[in-house]
Amino acid sequence: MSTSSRFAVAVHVLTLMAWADDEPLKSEQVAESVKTNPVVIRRMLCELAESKLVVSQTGAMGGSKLARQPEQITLLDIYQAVESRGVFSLHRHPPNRHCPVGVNIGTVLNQVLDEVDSAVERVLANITIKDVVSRLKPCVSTAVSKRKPAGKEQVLSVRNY
Amino acid sequence: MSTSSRFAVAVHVLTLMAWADDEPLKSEQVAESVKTNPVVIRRMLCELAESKLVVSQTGAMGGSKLARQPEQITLLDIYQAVESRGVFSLHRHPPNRHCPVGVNIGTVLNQVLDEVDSAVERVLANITIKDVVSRLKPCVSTAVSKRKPAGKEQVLSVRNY
DNA sequence: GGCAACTGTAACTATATTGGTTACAGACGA
DNA sequence: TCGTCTGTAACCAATATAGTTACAGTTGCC
Repeated sequence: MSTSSRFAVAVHVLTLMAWADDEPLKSEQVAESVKTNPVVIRRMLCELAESKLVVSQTGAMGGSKLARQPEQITLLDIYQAVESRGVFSLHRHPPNRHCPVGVNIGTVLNQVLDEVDSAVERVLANITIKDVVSRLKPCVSTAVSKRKPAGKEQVLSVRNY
Repeated sequence: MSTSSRFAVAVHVLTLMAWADDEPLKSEQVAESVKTNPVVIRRMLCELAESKLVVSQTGAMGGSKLARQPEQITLLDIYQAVESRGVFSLHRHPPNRHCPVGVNIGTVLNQVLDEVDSAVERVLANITIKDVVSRLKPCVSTAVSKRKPAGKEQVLSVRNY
């Protein structure tokens, strides 16, 4: 499964723009929230712009903002914009064609993986950026009290920080 | 999403064993079908054995076979045995805690990604190794006619070979 | 007992993908 | 025309998986 955080970052970026409410954000501002390099953000913004999810303006006073209303952008749109492959991959090299299992396991696996992809897409299609912003708001008011004491900033790769 | 073929290979391996019908397979035989190194297979077999999906026998005339009937092994069992993480990851480094979006986007994303994982698991839980073998059989009879002419063996990473 | 055929596992290398960084051309507002 | 942005190329670093060699330990068989 996923070894990349591209989807998570893309959702973060579009959520920021929805939060900013039509005011264009500079890649540097976004990078500051995501805590990464502005170029990483600009690369991603290019992909999102190709998929018509954001619009960018070059030059002084430029920046990027949503191309549509937050309720018209689903997580599926974002997923398709930044993740090129399905959730699982087949074998790196095709298996043995002279083995009855090897020669056709790919066909069967493709069917299965398509079912998986469809299930993922059905979930993502039902969540919009507006929903994400809505779910975010209740958290914000209690953010300070919930925040952990202090401690060094651990780098935890998977699913909890 | 997935950049690894571990799940695909694991399904392939267990399907071979179901096909072999309780006769222990040597790691070399399996490797020949998957077209990889026997050690890669043995490593995976250890993980599958830890999850009680296969049993292995050391020594001469040894090998591995299914620990249960093919209809009692689901693709979810396999997925959980060989893939340690969910289908998507969060940010590699936690976002900016001083940003109202950054501080809580992780919480919201975790909810979303849990929904995605559940959807994937529901699909995988409903497919057994026996199902895979069943789906494989109709292919095998027509395998020769379907096979592509000849051509060099391309290395195609994603979802079609 | 001793040999040959296996698995289990460590150690290392190769390869691929993603993320981070620097650099710079081009667009644009003031 | 100048300063501030985006777009993009080129490169390096970090990480994960796959592939390889090597070898200890187990087991069946003679």
